[in-house]
Amino acid sequence: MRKDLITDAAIQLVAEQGMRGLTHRAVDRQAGLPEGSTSAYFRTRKALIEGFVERLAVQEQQEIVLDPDDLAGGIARTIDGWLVERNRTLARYAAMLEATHHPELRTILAHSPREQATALAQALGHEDPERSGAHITAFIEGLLFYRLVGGGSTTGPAPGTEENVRDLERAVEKALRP
Amino acid sequence: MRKDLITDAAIQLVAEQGMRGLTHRAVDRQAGLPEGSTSAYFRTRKALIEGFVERLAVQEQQEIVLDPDDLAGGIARTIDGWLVERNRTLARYAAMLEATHHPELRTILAHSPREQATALAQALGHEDPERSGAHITAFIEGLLFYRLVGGGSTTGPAPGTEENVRDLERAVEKALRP
DNA sequence: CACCCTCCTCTACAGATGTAGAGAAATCTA
DNA sequence: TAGATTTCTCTACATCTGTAGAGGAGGGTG
Repeated sequence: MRKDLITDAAIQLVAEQGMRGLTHRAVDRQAGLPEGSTSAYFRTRKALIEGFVERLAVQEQQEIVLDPDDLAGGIARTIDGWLVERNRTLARYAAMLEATHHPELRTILAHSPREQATALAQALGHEDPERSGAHITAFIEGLLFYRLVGGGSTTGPAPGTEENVRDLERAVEKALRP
Repeated sequence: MRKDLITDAAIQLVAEQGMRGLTHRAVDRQAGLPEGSTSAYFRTRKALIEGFVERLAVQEQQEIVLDPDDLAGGIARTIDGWLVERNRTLARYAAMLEATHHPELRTILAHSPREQATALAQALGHEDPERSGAHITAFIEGLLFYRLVGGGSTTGPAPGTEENVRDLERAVEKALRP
């Protein structure tokens, strides 16, 4: 579908050049489509942004299946996967920042691993599951961000390697402890 | 100094509208200066970006004085401070994302709480201080980001309140545990 | 005073950008 | 097959953006 081609190109662009690189014509070029195509599908820039963020949301629908016997491992592998899909994750962070002054995006991004995290904290016997769930979520976000664009992006083990997964797993284990 | 006036306006703009809002003329307007001023001080956009990022770095120079008797409390108060200075922190995140495809910024942002975190982990008796330091840093980053733009920005206690500091402190304590 | 130098304001311009609509091409329907 | 409808391509245009330079204001120095 042409629309997906366009939104995928938009994601790529945003990851590589930031929100500023996202223009109708740049998307046309990136997607290898004739000039005007993007503009026909997304008349306004706002629509274009919402379009690519929606696509992001769709693409990340599937994930985070947790094996109760290997919680930390599963989470670590998920984080590692996000690091491997670097561009998608970068685009998502750009979108989150954008959502700050573009509230419509917040709904689309909602993402909401909150209940999942709360349930997890409860299962692990934390006293205040709601709060602990939030802390766990924050920690996982932080691990991801730190490795993606923070200090850890130049120092840590390479994404996609077993070593990285093990390192992440150790960190996640600590975060999951009651 | 006029230059600081300009870079401060730039920070404000980036926080409110994202990197895309950062144009020479918009900075002129924001700063209440005649058109052309920003362009005179920062001829290229790249220079303008580096300028405001440098200003960010200067403004955050003072930070993180740790009282050994109240480590978690000190860190929690620091994080809370960053949340209160919302715009500055938002601009810093925008800059970090920008640094992904603009490596010169990385040097300016370097920020490097790495050694500090490693030393901290060592003092707390972690087995692998380097790794633990990285994890602690990641956790703190995550807590901040989560509260600033993530799910926690709509749910958590309000920044600048004692309740928030206490909540953060509890999270930090957990992160500091060996 | 005349001179110079720095700081600032204004104007210019080529190119990019958002947005719109006219019409061609492809696809569907009967 | 003929007509209707959707999908796409092209072109247009007002506005914004990056960048440059000409020249004025003002202040200090001799």
